[in-house]
Amino acid sequence: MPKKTSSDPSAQRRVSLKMLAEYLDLSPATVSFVLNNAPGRSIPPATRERVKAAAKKFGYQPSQIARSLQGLKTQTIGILLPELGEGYHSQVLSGAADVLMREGYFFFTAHHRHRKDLVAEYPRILQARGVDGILAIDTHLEGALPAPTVSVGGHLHLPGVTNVVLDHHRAAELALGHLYRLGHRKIAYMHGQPFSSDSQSRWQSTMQVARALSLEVPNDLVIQLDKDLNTPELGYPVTHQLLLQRKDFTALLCFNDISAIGSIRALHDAGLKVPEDVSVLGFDDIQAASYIVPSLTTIRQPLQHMGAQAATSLLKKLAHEKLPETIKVDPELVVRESTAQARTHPRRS
Amino acid sequence: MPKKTSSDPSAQRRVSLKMLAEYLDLSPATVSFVLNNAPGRSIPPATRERVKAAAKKFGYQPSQIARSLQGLKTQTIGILLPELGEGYHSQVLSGAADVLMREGYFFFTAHHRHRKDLVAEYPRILQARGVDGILAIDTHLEGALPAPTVSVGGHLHLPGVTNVVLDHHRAAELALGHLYRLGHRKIAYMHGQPFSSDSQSRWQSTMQVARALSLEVPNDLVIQLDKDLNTPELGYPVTHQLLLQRKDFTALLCFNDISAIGSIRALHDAGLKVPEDVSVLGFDDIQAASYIVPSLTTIRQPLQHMGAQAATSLLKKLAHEKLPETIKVDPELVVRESTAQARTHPRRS
DNA sequence: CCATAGTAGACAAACGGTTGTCTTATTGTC
DNA sequence: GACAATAAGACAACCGTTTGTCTACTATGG
Repeated sequence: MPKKTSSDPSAQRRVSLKMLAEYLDLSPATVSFVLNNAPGRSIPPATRERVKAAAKKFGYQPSQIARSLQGLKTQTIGILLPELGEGYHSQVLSGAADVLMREGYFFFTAHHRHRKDLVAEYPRILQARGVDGILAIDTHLEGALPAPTVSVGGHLHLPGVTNVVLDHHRAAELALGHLYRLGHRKIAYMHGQPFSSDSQSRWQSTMQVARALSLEVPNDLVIQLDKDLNTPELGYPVTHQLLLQRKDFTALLCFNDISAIGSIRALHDAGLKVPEDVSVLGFDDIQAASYIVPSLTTIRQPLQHMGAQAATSLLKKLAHEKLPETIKVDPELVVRESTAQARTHPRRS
Repeated sequence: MPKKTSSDPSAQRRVSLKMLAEYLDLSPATVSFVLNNAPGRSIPPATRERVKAAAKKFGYQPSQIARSLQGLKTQTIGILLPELGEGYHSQVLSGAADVLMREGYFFFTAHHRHRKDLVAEYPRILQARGVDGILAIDTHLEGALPAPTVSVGGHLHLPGVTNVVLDHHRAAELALGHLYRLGHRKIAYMHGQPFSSDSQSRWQSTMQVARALSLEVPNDLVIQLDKDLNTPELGYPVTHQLLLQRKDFTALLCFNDISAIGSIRALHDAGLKVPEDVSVLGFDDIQAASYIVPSLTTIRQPLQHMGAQAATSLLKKLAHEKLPETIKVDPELVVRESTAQARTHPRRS
C-alpha cells in the first residue's frame, strides 16, 4: 500500500511571476515585460535591473506550460518512430535530436511498433500536449496530421508532408558502379523482404542502373529475402540456396549488412573465399560492418544526417518557409575488405 | 525570406471545452464533470450521453497543457542521458520508454554529452516544462533535483535519489565461475579506462571473486585500457603487449565486448586460436557479439530491464511509495563460442 | 498657466481547463 | 400546503503567463 508520508525533499514551491511581482511591488505584467524584453513599453533602467536581480535571486524560471496556454509556440516537437533502441531509427533520431536541442527545442518520442491504432492515436495526443510540429521516422502515416509534419523514409506522399529519403538511384549507381569497375559482370542480386519499406524502390533503382550498365540479371541470380529477422541468419539460407543452383557469379549485392554477414558465412561454409572468390557488398553500414572478418564494403545511409535534415526542414516549415515535397539525401560508398577485383578465370569447382 | 503565405492545411482550430459547452448549451464545468467522470456530482444519464456523443463527434481532445496549469500531474517524465543513438544508453532508454508509454506517460529526452552546464541546466528546464519526475541514465547529477528522480548507473548517491545498478559482484561470479569451471586457472584480466563509470566497481568485484576462488592475479597478467575509443582498436594493442610479455595464460577476461573483439584479433594475429588456445570472455552483449567469428561468450547487462526497472521505480515514487536507495539488477552469462575447456598441456610456442 | 506629450506602470482579459460554492427547480414527506 | 431534501447545473475563482488598454503623474512648450 502506498504511503503518503514521504515528504518530498525536492518539493520547494517554484516561484511564479506573481510572487516575483508581489515581492518587487510591481504588477506581473511589468515583470513579464522586463524579463521578455518586450518592445513598445517604457520601463526605466533602474526598474529593469531590480526585476532582473530579483529573478536571478529567486531562480525564477517561467512556466513553459503557462506560456503555451497563450497559444504561443511551445518549442516542442513530437517524434514518431517504430522503436527506440538499436538500429536505423535510433541513428535518425540522434541526428534529429542534435538539431532540435541545439535550436532550443525539446521533443517527445512516441514509439508505436507499427501498430496502426497507435500511429493514428499518437499525433492527436501529441497535439494535445502542445507540440509545434511532428517528425515521423519510418512511420506509415495516414490522413491529415494535426500539426506541420516532416517524415523520414516514409513511403507514401501526404499532402503538405515533406519527406526526407535516401537517393536510391544514386545508391544503386555507387554499388553497381563499384562492382563494375572491379570487373564484375556476373552479379547476384538480393531482393529485400516484401514488407520492408525500402525493398521496392531499392530494387527498381538497382535494375535501372543494371540496365544502364548493360548488366544482365538472370532470374537464377536473384534471391529473395523473406524472414522477419534482424540477425545474419536472414542471409544464410538464401545464399546457400543460390550456391546450390549457380556458382558462376563473382559478386553478391546484398539488401543490407545483416544479410551480407550471413551470406559471407554461407559462402565461407561452401568453401568460397570473400573477396577472392566472391565480392560481397552490404547496405546501411551498421556498426558490425567494420568489425567482422572480412570487414564489409557497404553503402552507407547517412542516417544521422537524414535525421538532422528532417529536423532542420521541420523548423523551417514552422517558420513558414516553403519546402519541397521530397528531399533526397546522398548515400556513400564505404570500401572495406569484402570486395575485390573480379576473378578473371573461372574458379575450380 | 520566409513566406507567410502557406496556409497550413492542418490548421483547423481544435475544439475546446468551452466550444463544446456552448454547442451543448451547458456550462464548461458540467462538460468537464461528465468527461472526467468526476465524483460527487449528479448528472442525469441523458445529459452524460449527449456530452459524450458531442465530444466524440467533434473529436474533442482535452488540452494537457491547460490541465497541467492546475498543478495536476502532467504524466510527463524527463529523461536525461549522455547520447541518443547506438549503444548502452539507447537500450536502457528503450526499456524505460516501454514502461512509461504503457502507463500512459510521455517523456522528454535530453541528451547532454556529459557537458556539466547542460547536466545542471536541463533538470530546471524540464521542470519548467512540467515533468512529474526525472530519469537519469548514466548521468553525473549534482545538487538537489527539482523533481522526484531515479537514476540508472549513476555512480554517486544523492539523497532521495534511487539508483538502479548492475550487480557487479554477481557479474564477476558469473564470469570467473564460468572460466573456473572450464578449468582455467591462469587468467589475464583487463582493467577498464579510468574515466569509464563502471571500471572501479567492476574491478573490485572481480578481485574479490578471484580471491574467493583462490585465483592468483599477477601484475603481468593485468592489462589496462586507456584510449577513449568505441572500436575494437581499443583492445588490440594492450593484448598485443600482453602477448609479448607472457604467453602462459589460458583465458582473457575483457572489460567489454568491443575490446574483446580487438583482443581476439590480436590473439589471432599472434597465431593463437580462440577458444582452443585462449578463451575470451566479453562484457555487455552488444549486437556484434553474436556476429563475429568466433561468436563471443559474454556477460549480458540486462539494459532494457534496467531501464524498465528504473521507470517502474520512478512511477512508484510518484505514487509516494517508499523505495530502497539502490536496486541491483542481475547480469546473465551468455555462453557462445569464444570460451572452451582450458588447455591441459602447455601450448607449443 | 495650461494644454500636450511622454513615461511608468496598473488593470484586466484572455488561454483551456478544474473544482468549490451557489442557485434553481423538482420531488418527497408530514 | 409548507418545508426540507435532492437533483441538475450555473457561476466564478484559479493555475501562470502574455498583451492590449487605460491611468496617473511628470515634464515640456507656448
